[in-house]
Amino acid sequence: MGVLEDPVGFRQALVAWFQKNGRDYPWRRTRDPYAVLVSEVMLQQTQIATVLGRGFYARFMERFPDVETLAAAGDDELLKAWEGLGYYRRARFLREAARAVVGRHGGRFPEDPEEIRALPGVGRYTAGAVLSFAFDQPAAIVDGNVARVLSRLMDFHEPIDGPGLKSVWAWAGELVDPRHPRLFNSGLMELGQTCCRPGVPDCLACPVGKWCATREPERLPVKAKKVAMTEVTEHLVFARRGGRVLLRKIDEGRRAGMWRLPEREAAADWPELGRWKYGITRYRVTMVVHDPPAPMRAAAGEAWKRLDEIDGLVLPPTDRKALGQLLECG
DNA sequence: GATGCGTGGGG
DNA sequence: TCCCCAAGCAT
Repeated sequence: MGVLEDPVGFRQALVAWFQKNGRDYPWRRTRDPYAVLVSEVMLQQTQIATVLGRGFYARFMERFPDVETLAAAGDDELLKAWEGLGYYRRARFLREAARAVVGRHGGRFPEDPEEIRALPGVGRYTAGAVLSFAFDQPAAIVDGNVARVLSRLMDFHEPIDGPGLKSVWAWAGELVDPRHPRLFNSGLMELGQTCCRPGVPDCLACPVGKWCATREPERLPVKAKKVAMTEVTEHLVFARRGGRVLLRKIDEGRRAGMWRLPEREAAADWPELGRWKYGITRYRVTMVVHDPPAPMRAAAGEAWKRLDEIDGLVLPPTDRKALGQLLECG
């Protein structure tokens, strides 16, 4: 039987399974919409193991326990709390959202779908997540997990990273349990993490297998896009002077506010101290660090930083790693 | 609708 | 080593 012919049975099975098997995350213990929003924004394109295991969520909530605190946060402390999580503009949007709640809604988190959706950094998924997880309203959600689960359930072979995503949203809207939206949506995501994993799923353990239409789950979901990677090399310098290291504060773009080893075009010809690779969006970057042959002079935006200051600065993980190794060596 | 935005874990 | 991709959003 298809799931659309028996949504009630499907909901009951999924909710019952989730109540028994659902994992205990901090954001599942709270009904505070702010706490839910923080978790959802952190989890955008970011694995639970990172957010939870490396302590980002707990630290952030301790530092910024409510919208007022976050609304008042400064750039440096905000970015420092986000260091290592990536997609740094999420942090700025989150603070903007907190400011909107304080300013536009008098400090009371909105419950209206349109008003939630209008918060900075809140898209269709995140709005549905806050509505269902915090307020237990029957809003649909579609993230990577749900898209995969529903593609398989419906044996849907259109790419989910194109117009086909509309169908997935429509199914998510039809299926969401009007009686237990929070448990249902949580169950759908939990299912995607555990049984209905990417690649080869564990169909034997699936609580809703009797409603699943596909016979080739390992081929679903279909994705169309493939991004071409561009190779890039950047030449940075490791300059020391009296126990200090020359760093540059980035003033614009994706890493605005972060400190890096300074870049010099001429450095390509200087002796090499080491190289590290990292990926950033569609770029595959080789970061080459050089030893300046002559004393360096701080250019605009650059400063000599004491070693004990560097821990408190915000650095991209690659720069921090490289700097750590360079300081160890010499 | 396509593109830009991070990072780390796992196959 | 390399590739994939993970609780998306804004422009």
